[in-house]
Amino acid sequence: MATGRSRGDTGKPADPVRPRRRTQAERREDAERRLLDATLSLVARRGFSRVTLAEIGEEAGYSRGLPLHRFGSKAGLLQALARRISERFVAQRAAARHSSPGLDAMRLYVEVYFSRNDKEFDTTRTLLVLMTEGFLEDSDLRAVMCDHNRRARQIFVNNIRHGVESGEIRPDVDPESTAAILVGAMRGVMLQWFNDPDLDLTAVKNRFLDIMDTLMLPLPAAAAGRREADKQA
Amino acid sequence: MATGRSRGDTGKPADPVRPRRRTQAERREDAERRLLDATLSLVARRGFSRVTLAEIGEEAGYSRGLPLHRFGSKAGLLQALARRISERFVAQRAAARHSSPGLDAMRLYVEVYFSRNDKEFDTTRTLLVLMTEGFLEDSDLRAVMCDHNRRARQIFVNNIRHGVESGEIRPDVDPESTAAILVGAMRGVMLQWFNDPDLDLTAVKNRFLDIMDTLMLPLPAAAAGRREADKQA
Amino acid sequence: MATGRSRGDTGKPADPVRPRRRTQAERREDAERRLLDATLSLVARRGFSRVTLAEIGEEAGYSRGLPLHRFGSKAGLLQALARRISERFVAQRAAARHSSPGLDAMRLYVEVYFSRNDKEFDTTRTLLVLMTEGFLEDSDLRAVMCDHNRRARQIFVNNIRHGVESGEIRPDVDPESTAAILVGAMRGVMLQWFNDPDLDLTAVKNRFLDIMDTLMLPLPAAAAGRREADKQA
Amino acid sequence: MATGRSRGDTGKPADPVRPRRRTQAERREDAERRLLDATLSLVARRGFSRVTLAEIGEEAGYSRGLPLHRFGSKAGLLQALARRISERFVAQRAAARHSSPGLDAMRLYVEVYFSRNDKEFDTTRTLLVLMTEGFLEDSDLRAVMCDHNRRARQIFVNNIRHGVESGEIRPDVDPESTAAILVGAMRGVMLQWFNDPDLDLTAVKNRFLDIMDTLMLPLPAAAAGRREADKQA
DNA sequence: AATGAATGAGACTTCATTCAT
DNA sequence: TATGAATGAAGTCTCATTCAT
Repeated sequence: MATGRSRGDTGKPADPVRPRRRTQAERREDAERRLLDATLSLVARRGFSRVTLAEIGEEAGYSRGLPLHRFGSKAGLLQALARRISERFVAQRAAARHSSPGLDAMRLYVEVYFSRNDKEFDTTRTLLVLMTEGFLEDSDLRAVMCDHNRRARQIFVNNIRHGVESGEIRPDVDPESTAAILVGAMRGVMLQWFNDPDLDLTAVKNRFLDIMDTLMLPLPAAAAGRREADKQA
Repeated sequence: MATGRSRGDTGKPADPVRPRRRTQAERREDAERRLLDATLSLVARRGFSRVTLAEIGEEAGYSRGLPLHRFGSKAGLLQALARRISERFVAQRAAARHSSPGLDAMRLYVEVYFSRNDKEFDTTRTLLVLMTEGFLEDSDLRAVMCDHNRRARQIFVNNIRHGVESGEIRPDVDPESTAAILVGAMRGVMLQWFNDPDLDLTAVKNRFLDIMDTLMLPLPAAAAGRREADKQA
Repeated sequence: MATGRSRGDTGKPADPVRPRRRTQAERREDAERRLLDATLSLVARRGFSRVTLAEIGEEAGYSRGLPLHRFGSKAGLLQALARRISERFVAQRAAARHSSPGLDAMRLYVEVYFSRNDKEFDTTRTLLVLMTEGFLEDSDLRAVMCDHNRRARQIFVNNIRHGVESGEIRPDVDPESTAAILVGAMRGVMLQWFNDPDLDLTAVKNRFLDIMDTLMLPLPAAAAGRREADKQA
Repeated sequence: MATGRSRGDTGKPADPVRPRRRTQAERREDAERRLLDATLSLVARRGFSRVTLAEIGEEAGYSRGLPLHRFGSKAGLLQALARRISERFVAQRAAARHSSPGLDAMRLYVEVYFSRNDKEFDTTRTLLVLMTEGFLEDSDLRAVMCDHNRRARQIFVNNIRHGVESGEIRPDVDPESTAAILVGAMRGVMLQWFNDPDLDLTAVKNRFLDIMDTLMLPLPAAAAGRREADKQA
């Protein structure tokens, strides 16, 4: 991307002090990013069908017509938004990779998930909107959402597998279905809380962490024996 | 609500021989019911904003104008739908009251929830649509959904309490937050499955039942002691 | 349609003097007719793509939205217009049936065609617009125009055949191709005149009538005799 | 317009060895020509209002913005197209001047007109589009079309006059009005055929040639005999 | 009560045009 | 010169809503 030098060759020396003029590509990316930010924020608050493209353009600081010009259609914009959220999710997970995998990583994930401030919940609100749109007839969002869900579950799957191997997690914990239930539970709790802020989210969070421990930590030998014995009876 | 008798009191004596003509009120209720059925079915498939009042009227076998005539506005229709679903839910729970309360009742509830056929999932799809609408700005659905959610959680709360009292369930299971998580998990799983039918719903159901047992069944004495001892350490 | 009597039964006696209220069907037809009249007039002056549905509605004395409500789409309106012109054409021909068939009927037809006043040329202008639209890619007008053209040619075909049978017209006049050329010539002349009102339309009309005679009237006896003799040879 | 030589005079000496670089002016003309070619082809298929400047640019192998940059406005492009067609028409007529004037020249003209292949009819299609646009309110095409029509008629006028003078054509054939009718007939036939390819164009062409003979060849009985005699020869 | 004709606000969308690179 | 980013006006179309029957 070192276009700076070749630009200098045009005979019109670039002013080294003032930031050089932005290229077309930069303008374009910039606009795209700001439009998607505006869309995320508006969709989180008002849903998809009640947001107009004109609003999005203005909220982003551009003209009323740009969102359409840029994304082709309202559906196209929605899909771009879905993809962006999913990609950002992946990037965040990659950045958080440093934490030790296993139960602790999941604890941290859940802790962070439920402890964001209201503004940060925008992504979750929007994801719920997108997923609800996704299962409707002829939605071109389904594929993107499907993919995103798999990635979200994969985090739990990987950590459970890792924990099982290290002996930190009981071997009878099925990674796939447990992941689906945990991911579902987090979202399902938010769906309730968004409708009813009186729900004690902190209590739920703590209980959620408890439950994960109860489900996954190995039972003391005696108890484990009892359980197996019970099943045989 | 045996209104049949009181209807006779209106002073318009019914002909005891010929089946008496249906009264206006009956026709009215009939129309209302069929309109709401049609709405449920259409909203489940297409979402709320993409369904038109005209379609609903026609799907119900009436004119294009009736839904509006009957419910005053599109929002009114939506709210009536939400209320109807919630009421039907209550009625179904009342009818299922005979089963023994406690863990078994919850097991049955979960079993039934995940084992419906595609047509019966329409209610769940619609509920997800309604709840997503519900948390949006200025939605007059929030109150109804809030109420419905409390009822749904109450089923688990009641059964957990009952089980704790009878000794069937461990006393350290907090009813409120556990209910929120279980209810949320059920819906969150469906939200994934509606977007991705490849998700193995049967496996998830079985794991869900397992998890409820693991969470709620009392630990053998020794193990319980260990746990308490751990906490004190 | 004798709804007058039953209407009287409602207890609200119909005023026998004032014209009774118009029925829904009447209102509908009325609106349709006035909308199509307005469309014809506007399309003749401004072409199809430069006319807006809003204008048409207002020109017809209705709301801006009615044309769409009534005809479904702009293309639908255009097609309805095409069909209406074609039907009116047929009706006019049926009404003119009384004139004696043969060369005279064609002379009259041409005479009338070129002698209308400016307002009456609206139909011709519009037909030229419709036919030009008709041959464009994916036009749903082609079928209607095709049909209309056949009907227009048929008038000449029928009259030529009749004249040939009665001996008024030379037998070597091929009805089909001659009709296509005459019909085409009339329109092609108008297309020039609409672009250039300096063209002497009266001179063209007279020459057109001359030409028809020259083409169709039997040759003087001597020549005719020779021609027949040649054929027999 | 042999500008090639004068180009060398601009003071920018062309390298005689390497093929000299194309000048700006050449590139400019080249672009203009290709843009007009693309416009002709697209307008013939889709009409004027349904073609976008962006499409034209891309069809011509340039950017979406060039047509506007080059022609200032869509109307400007359309007028340039009209003028180009008209000029090319004149050039073609000049090139065909060698044929003997009179009836034969007209026969050849008609023969060629109706015998082109589908691609070559693009010009006729476009001319019909342009003429229909031309007679609409405030069209700046009218003048160009008017001029073009006069040139087209002039071909027939000149040939008729020449034939009358040489005795080949009857002296009672009025050149102006006959030309208008013949030119109109050719186009009017095409307008039918474009809408209805089932029309037997070959039959029409032959009949058209017949008709020209019947209209123009001298009639006297002796002459009629001559005609037959000619055919036998 | 029920139908359906008519309205009109508002949305998406298209596209010529302007402007920056 | 040529490209393409951005604008904004204008149009079609949808649909809830009002109103007449």
